[in-house]
Amino acid sequence: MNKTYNHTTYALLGILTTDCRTGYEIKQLIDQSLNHFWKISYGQIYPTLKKLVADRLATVTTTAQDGKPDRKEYTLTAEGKKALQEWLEQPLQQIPVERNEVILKLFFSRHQRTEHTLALLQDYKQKLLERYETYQSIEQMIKGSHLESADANYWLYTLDYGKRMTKATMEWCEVTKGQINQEED
Amino acid sequence: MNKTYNHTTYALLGILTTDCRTGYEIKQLIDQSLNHFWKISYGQIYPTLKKLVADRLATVTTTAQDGKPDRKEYTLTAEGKKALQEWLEQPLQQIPVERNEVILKLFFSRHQRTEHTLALLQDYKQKLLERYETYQSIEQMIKGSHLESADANYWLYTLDYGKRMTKATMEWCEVTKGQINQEED
DNA sequence: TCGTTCATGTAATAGGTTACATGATTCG
DNA sequence: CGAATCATGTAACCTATTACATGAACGA
Repeated sequence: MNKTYNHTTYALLGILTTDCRTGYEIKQLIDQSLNHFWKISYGQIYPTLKKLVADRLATVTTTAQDGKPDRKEYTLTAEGKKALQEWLEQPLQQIPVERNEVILKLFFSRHQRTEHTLALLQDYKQKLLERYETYQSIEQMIKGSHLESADANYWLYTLDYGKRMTKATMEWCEVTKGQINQEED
Repeated sequence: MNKTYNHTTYALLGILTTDCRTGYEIKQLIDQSLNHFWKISYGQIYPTLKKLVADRLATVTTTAQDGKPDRKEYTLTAEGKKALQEWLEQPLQQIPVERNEVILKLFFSRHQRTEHTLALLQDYKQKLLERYETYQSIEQMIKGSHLESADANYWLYTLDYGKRMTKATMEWCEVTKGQINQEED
């Protein structure tokens, strides 16, 4: 009998268990704390929040504010919490394919000058390094100031995932550059 | 003045440099050789091939076959090759966010029984292991029989990427399970 | 006979981004 | 004085999946 929803809906249900209450706050949390494995745009957030209310998974409280638009605070209902629970309990059906533009380019790089391919990999590695450093500073922030938060450990696990993926990809870039150089001889 | 296209279009341009000529063959190549970093459905392939011809990036040759539908072979034009080249030369604008459902669930797993979270990670690790073994057998096949192909080295680099990502993720699963177990005490 | 392979394609739907509109406040 | 932050939302568009339709040949 229970409807199933898309990932975006479950992401919002999950975020509403933290102290984010409005569409704006949700967007901020995602951009700051989930950006290494999730993203979402306002064009999805606001319609999805409306739908949560229509399906009784959440309730809204509208507060008038002068100057600003009404502030709409969303709160999970028991039904909403249950829907989240059920989704959390379901194992992954299948590992989704992550589309990777760099790998796609590399796949066709026989038709490319070697130096261009090397530059592609070098540039990718550089961007990954910046990302890695961002993760490390976020980690320090959480470890420093957020230890009181009940979510903190889980946040750190996901951050660790981001760091490991980034690091493994950088290593692959380096190894592959080496192999391409050898080929050239 | 040059149009830009979406990734799917460039993927098709790239594949047309191999000896895949029809929509059907393209789909097969993707499912067999690019499935660790790319996928595509017929619903995209056929309309995109049409568009390639409309934009003069490719030409079609239609061969009547009795019983079967006409076989349509696509060939890149000089313009098509140029478009592919230009895309290959462009560095990545920004690392895209890969949405990962398991990580999303873990992020909210404070609201979940510990054993369920452990089961989620265990199940994920198991699926990753199967994938890893698939990659290894593909690698053996390429190393054994496809060494004559000029593309083979590049295929192996992308496979190596898939293997490294899979392995790093399995390691992360194991480490995280250990940390969650420690927390429980 | 039934499932798979070959081989094309479309229509409906879902999922997601971007650009736009509005408008006050606060900080440099 | 201009940019950023707070705060909402919609419409147009792009991207992608799924289900469907057609139909012959071939092997188990």
